[in-house]
Amino acid sequence: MSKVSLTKISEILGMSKSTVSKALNNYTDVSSSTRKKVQDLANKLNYKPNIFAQNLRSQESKIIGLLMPEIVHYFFSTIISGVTETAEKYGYSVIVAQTKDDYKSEIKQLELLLDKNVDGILLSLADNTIQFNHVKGVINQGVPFVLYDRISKLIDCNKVVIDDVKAAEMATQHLIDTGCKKIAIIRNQFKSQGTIDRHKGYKKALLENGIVYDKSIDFEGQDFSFNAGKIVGNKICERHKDVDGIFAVTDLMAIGALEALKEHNVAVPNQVSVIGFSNWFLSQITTPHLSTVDQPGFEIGQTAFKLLHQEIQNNKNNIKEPSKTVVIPTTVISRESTK
Amino acid sequence: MSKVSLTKISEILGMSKSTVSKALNNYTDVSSSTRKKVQDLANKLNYKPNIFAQNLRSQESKIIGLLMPEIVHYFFSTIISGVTETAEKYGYSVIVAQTKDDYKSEIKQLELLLDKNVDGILLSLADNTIQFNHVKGVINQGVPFVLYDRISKLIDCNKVVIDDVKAAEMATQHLIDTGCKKIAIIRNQFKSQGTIDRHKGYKKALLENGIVYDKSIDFEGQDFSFNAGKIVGNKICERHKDVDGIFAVTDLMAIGALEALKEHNVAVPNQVSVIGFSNWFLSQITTPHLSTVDQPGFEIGQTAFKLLHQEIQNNKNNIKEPSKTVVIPTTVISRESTK
DNA sequence: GTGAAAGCGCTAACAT
DNA sequence: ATGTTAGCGCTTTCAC
Repeated sequence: MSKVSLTKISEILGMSKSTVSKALNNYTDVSSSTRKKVQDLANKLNYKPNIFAQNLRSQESKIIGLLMPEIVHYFFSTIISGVTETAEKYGYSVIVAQTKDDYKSEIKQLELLLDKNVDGILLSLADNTIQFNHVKGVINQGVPFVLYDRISKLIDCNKVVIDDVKAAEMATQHLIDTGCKKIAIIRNQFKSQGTIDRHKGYKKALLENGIVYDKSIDFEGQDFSFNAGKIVGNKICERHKDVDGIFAVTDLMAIGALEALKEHNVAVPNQVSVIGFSNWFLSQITTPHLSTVDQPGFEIGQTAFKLLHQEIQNNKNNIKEPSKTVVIPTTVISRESTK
Repeated sequence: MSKVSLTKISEILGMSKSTVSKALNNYTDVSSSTRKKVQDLANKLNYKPNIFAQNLRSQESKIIGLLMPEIVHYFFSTIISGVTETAEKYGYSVIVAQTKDDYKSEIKQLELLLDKNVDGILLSLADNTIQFNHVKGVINQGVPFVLYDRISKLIDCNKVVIDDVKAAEMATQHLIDTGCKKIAIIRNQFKSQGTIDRHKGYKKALLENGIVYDKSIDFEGQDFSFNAGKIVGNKICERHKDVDGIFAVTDLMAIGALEALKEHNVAVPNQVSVIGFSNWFLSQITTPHLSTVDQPGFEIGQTAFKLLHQEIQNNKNNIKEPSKTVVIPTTVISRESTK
């Protein structure tokens, strides 16, 4: 790799390592002539400081760890993009790893990141993580740590989230505003906080508009999938012809429902309006284009990194700030599947 | 972070650092009693070796760099997944970065990775990279380096690719096998090797089946997008009613075409068959489900890492092997958009 | 079987 | 303005 060391340059120039180091790092106490000599030679020899030595000295790597349930996922890949782009601006690189939504793997991946001495960690919790000692352990070690998207109230640290209740409320309100009277919800089981909150927002919007919540059109799918949405869509077409609006807690389920409606020749949005959640890429290319709630992954990633960076700085300066939770605003994107 | 150092343990135990180090690293020349004493204490104090010191000593980071045109992209996120999962098995972590398909950015990102002293680099070239001194520079420095997917013949290094010609040929052949006689191609401009090769494969299949290549149904879109596909789809519906098969060089274009056909009430696959390329997630959820060519990102990532790892090992042992190119096989996935 | 010492390459406190 | 020195924490050769 980089064969030219500080020592080598100092030997060639017949000065001490420290002078060379200072010249290179723009210290004020070197004469401009020596500085020039050093820098010229360094350029000529294509000198690159050995980062391993720098790391050892400074005890920091300028690398952070980004851990997520699933890399191959539109939302999370957007997070990666937001984090890496922002990190770069601050001079940091990003190690990416996934937990595959598994608690055991989450523990292991966290351990691996610590082993690399990353300067901080960004985590979105695995689905089946219900115990948090592994996370608390990391935090207690003093490692800068931020939770994003899939968080837990039981962990005291900085967090970045969206307001799922409000976002779902706005989505439902959009349905109501565009004339829907009988609005079904498609969701999965009440396991994740996201689902719970989106359900809450749905009910809240109904309540505020004087629409009675009807348990018979509150549909629970097996999972978040296209198929789960389609199955529910079929049910609605067959047994709930009075439904004129559908709020699905994920785009994928919404698109599944769309498919079922299509197969039953139900016109969207004229007979039934559909709104999804997340604004995945694919929601732009369905027929009709899906109205949805934008869940801004890039911005979440960006903010998460900034919070982490702040924490890293505070750590260095021995400042202890109370944890905060940043809520990234969401917006309803009205496309063709709603009026 | 980890406050317990080797020195500390050695002091507590009243032995030398070297003995402690040897005990911890299972050297044969320490008595089993000391080894036990050391390891017990290390466990108790939760000793973690300082990786910065280890890196400095070994001059390796056990981190590789993964550079790609675009992170938010189904295919490339699959690559990330394949690389990180495989790297983990070999004890490596992965720094991920994107070039945004820009040559200048590619140079910069490469530079940043080198600055981090990664043990090796995986790169998929930016679209507008037509000059390769930056890449050659990296290779000449002796940094283990593998190109994947978007490669160039002008660079001498290990590579992982798919056979675009053959894959496109198979896709076209699938159309022919299922009864299509008049097959259009939708592609973008001849800029990337991928497009050029897929076009070649298309023509090859026609030739082999005695079908005359018809320039008037060889459509060039502005880009790879849904819209480009849709525009061409419209043209086909309006001016080329004899077309009964469409091969699009990306799924997105194929889906755009599908949309156009739908709007013109053309039955798929009964009147016109459509096949895409890449097997993106979304191809499973279009109506009808899109037939396509599977481009196995996970496996490409996996293989790319393995090649890189081999190169890293060879480097350590001063072995010089000639460059090789691994071709990952593709398969046609027949779904509903073809007969 | 154990320990002393050197060194990886850098930075910074402290002379001069 | 420049140099001396120590030290970050680890591994490894070499001596005992």
